[in-house]
Amino acid sequence: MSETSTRDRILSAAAELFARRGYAATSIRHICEQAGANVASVNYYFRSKEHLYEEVFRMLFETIASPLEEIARRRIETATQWREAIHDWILKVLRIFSAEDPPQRWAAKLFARERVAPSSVFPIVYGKFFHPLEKALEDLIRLALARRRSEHEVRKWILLIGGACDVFAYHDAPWDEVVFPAGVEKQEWLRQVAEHLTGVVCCGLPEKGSPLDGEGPK
Amino acid sequence: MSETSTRDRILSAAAELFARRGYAATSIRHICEQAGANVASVNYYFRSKEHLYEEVFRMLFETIASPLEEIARRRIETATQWREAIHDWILKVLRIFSAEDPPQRWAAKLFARERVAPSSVFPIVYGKFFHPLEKALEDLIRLALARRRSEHEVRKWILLIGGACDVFAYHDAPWDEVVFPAGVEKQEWLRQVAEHLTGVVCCGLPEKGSPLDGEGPK
DNA sequence: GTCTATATGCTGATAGAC
DNA sequence: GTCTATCAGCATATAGAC
Repeated sequence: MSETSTRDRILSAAAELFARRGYAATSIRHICEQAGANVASVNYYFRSKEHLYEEVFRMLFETIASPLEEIARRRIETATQWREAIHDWILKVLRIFSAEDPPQRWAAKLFARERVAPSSVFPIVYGKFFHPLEKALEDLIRLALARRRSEHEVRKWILLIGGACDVFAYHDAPWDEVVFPAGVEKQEWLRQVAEHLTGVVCCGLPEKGSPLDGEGPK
Repeated sequence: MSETSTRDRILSAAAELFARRGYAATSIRHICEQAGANVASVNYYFRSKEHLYEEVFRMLFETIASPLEEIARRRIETATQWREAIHDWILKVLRIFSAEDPPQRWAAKLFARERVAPSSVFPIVYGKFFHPLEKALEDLIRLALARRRSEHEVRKWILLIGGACDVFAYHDAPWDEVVFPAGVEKQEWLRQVAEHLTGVVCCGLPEKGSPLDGEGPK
């Protein structure tokens, strides 16, 4: 019935198991069992377990940062546009981190794993995912800071905003109660958190003397 | 020369290796080698690898939350006292997370690992460390919110403040550059970040109508 | 308490039949 | 491409000498 190739089924099973159990605790045998493939096929298609791991990351992180690209391309000339851009950045990142469906869910989980235990795939995670996200935020922050502010000021805001979003990458049970309170629908909660965080950031930004200062809509 | 017992040396070596490489990737043989003990001694003293893992957590997290207890006991009656308490909470948490010396460094790392891949020791990590920290922050937040605010408002502030601090738990290379900019001494940077975060929080808190409202020093 | 020797099982990887 | 059979190595854990 299924028309997916053996290679793709292995890739998919590996993504799930590496995400759920980690690299060391996941065996080739287990992956092949779940993929309905022979134990020898991993080495046939991917040469080794480590190469398979890298391929999983290449696949998952290839396009994951694309929702952020649109924000990075926007023309932002007023404080109102800036607020909207920051809000969108936050909400989109929250949605990536707390995705429930594969493959986004596996990507979020694997990102979290690489965050605490970086491995050979760090360059992929950083280059395809973390850096584009951070760069988009950095550009926004710079736009809202007074013209002669130091790089350190930029970084403080990145740590604040990025950090508050990062929490949602650790949303699996039994930590889920920390992140998602009972009695609120999940997407609605993400919207509320994004709105709250945006509001707090906009108490301090844009600053007086920033490129956006005094250019608000009349 | 060293007078430490075999048991303690195993515990210490295990803490380091579990923190650096994770549970699955760390072998009993490796632990014993580093501890200068016989391979059979782990099972003699701890019955199994998993029991050893639990003992490591019991040891490391027994007293780690104690710097926060003092804050939880303070009498806070003015907005100024509240600001100072929030600032202290943030700075103390930042220092725990970014500790360089063992055993705090191992505890921070193991906490981060349990955050993305919770295991049988979750109750220890949560009960001895995470919950006390969160409870102290929660009490502070509640003090600064208007009297009839919902639990959800409390949670949004916890996610914001706690999240921004969490980032510092992932400070190992190659992620260190994300967290610590070049050209600033580390402790000085932590102070700056704590000050910045406190300032941002105090734009919104304490709220009008909170228990602290209108009770500032004259 | 500390050691050696060993039991038992699983790991990643490969050779070679089909 | 897919399979079985098998390799060498390392894992946890234990039995029993000292």
